[in-house]
Amino acid sequence: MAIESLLLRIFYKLLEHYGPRKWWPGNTKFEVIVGAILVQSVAWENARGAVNSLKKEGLLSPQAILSATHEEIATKIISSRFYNQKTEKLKSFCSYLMANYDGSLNKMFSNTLSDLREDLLHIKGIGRETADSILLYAGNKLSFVSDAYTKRWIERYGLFDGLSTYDQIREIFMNNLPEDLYIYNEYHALIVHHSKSICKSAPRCHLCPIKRITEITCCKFSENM
DNA sequence: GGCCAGGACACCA
DNA sequence: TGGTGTCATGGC
Repeated sequence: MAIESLLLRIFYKLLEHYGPRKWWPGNTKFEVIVGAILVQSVAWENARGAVNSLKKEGLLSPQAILSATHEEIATKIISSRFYNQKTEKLKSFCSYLMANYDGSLNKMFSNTLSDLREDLLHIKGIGRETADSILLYAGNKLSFVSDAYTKRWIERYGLFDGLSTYDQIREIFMNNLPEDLYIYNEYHALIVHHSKSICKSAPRCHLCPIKRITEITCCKFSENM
């Protein structure tokens, strides 16, 4: 089966089973970006509390974050863990935004995908996953988010041999998926959700709704489909 | 008390 | 280049 149709069939199978994941929660682009930084290495529930705390204190703007002291920010985002590091990450991004785009996210996102991604990766505290999450979920740009879940996921199902780095995995998705924001948006969310829900209970077992497509062995789940 | 959750980075071999 | 330690909360 061609990679394009395989990836697409898996996507629709996951979507049919789990439904839309509705990522990424946030009322504004800036809120989405703050969430992307605060969610690093924690569950979304932890990050959401921190985002709401910043919002409640009127600190959910680049100007407010830069004006506030380290302690003022850190104490609001304790629930997101690693609050000292994340405070510096928030300030780093806001400094970049103010210095290069006068604080305007619309100006920032008018940049090309490749240029902006390169810039974001130079900001301290913004790695590949966070940069791609910002580009996709806040900027509505076609940048596929490939993370540790995605890597384990394709290894578990033996979908593609020889892919090991973040960018290799990202490119295989980007080169073989339709240029569709909805698909990019939901695919990553569905992979994460699928990995956490089904495979978590049986990490070595191919329990999944995609067995009939990939013809992989051992799938109690698919027996009930 | 232990484990895990939508990472990034510095350091070292 | 890859492995490891650091960061250091909250819910179950």
